[in-house]
Amino acid sequence: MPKPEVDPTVQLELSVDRSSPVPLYFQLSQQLEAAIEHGTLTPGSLLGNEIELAARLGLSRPTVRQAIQSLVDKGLLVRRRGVGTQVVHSQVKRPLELSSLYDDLEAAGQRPATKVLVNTLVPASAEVAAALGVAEDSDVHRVERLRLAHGEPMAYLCNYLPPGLIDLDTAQLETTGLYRLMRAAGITLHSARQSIGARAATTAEAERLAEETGAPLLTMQRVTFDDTGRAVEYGTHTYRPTRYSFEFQLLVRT
Amino acid sequence: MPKPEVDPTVQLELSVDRSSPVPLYFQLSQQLEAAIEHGTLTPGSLLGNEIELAARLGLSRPTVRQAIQSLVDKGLLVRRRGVGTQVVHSQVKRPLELSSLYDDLEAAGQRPATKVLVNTLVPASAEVAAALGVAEDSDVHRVERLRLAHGEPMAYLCNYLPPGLIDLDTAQLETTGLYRLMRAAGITLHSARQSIGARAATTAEAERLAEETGAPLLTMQRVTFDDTGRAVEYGTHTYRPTRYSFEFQLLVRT
DNA sequence: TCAATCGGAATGTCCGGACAATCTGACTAC
DNA sequence: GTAGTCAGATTGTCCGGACATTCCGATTGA
Repeated sequence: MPKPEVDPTVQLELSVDRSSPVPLYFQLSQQLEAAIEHGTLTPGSLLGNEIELAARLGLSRPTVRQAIQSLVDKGLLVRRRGVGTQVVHSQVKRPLELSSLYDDLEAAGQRPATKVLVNTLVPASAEVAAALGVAEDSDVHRVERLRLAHGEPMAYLCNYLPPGLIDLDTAQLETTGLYRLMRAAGITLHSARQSIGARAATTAEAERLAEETGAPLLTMQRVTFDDTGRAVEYGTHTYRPTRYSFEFQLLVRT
Repeated sequence: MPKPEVDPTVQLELSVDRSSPVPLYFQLSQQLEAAIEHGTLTPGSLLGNEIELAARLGLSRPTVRQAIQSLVDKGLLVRRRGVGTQVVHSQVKRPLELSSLYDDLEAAGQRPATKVLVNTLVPASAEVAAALGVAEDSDVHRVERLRLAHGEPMAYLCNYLPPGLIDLDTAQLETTGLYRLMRAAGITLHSARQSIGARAATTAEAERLAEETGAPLLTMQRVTFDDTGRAVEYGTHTYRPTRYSFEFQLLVRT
């Protein structure tokens, strides 16, 4: 009779470099993540107990635990008391992050193109002022862009940024995404408040996206904050739903 | 001349109960979270250094750090080396969680109602079988519901569940949400893969939601997994975009 | 044969300490 | 007056250990 399916404990070759400035727990978690991604650690397989793993690597248990915990937080591992730590069964991709449309498209091999329609300073409307936390009628950047994939319009992006944060160069905006520019300017993105909805296209909207008036559009509004809690960007986007939808993985907060 | 704004270090009354079975770090993090929610800890205020906080509470520094870290993970606090830990400036609500439409509506005071249209066993289509990881044509639960708020239809929900997991009682489905039933049945929800889009309503869809044919609809598809990685639910939902939109807060993963 | 009990194994919590990295502000030198 | 330097403060990383809690399987008893 065949033995019942038992998730095997996997022996990996792991190693850490103590002379590296990269934290030890981070080195370990990256190697484990790579092994999961690569398939060396198969879903359901046990990781082996923490104490022995620590001894094998010459690390302390807290350090090993910190590495494992970071992967648990990402949803790649599950720990169970008395049982052990195992790789999650399901096809977990990535938890939802603050994604950039440009990067998403590029990763999907869609070769995105951007057409900057407007790049100017305007007085903040009440709505924009409230979102960015600046005074009404004070100057803010306004950027309107059309994002295309395979030459077809895909999304219309209208963004507002507080002044003084970043130098918005039209040429740069056409070759990369806004988030990448902000990160390059030393802004640490931290969180965002989003709202996703749908509505019928107005005539102006339809024209921009090569749709018909009244066609359904996917809409997204977002305020992005940096690590000090300042609002650094407010955007109103409309997407062609036949060309784009939001896909992401959620984790239950525990 | 007025003094420049300086974020004050706040002195809170904190205490822990060592006889409680609740972990010490959790007691502390809950008190801190409550203080933030309540406004005692104002945005931008410093928390005071960890060492002194630990001494004041009679705890060790790792325990205090664990409490603070859990709030950092939730996006409520920000730590900066050499500076300290401070409350995030922005109006952080809650990071996106695996939300239940029913609970969301109830929390918003909308008094949701549910009408169960279908509650039966059907053979799994290829699409459903793939999503749930079961054999094609094997039996799965199919539940169709209409969710109303203030007597108006708001969303049409079609869900599939693998058999044997839960007893689906129509009366219970009309008085509470599916997720709450699953949790009550001992299922630990862990993660979900979602896709949000939009499309024009077909005649049948329009009729169900009291809209016109061709009206824009917001759509959501979701596969939910429990903590072992099993798929426990697959759903296809359509929402009236004039009545509902998805709102959530994202954190950048670091 | 089946159910209750026990013990091993693994993670969960907590401690106290040590040193490194980084930021801020004050001091010093030009 | 301005720029560079230094010291203090604070979090980041890491160690080694201790005991509690929970799960699962094996032994024991009916």
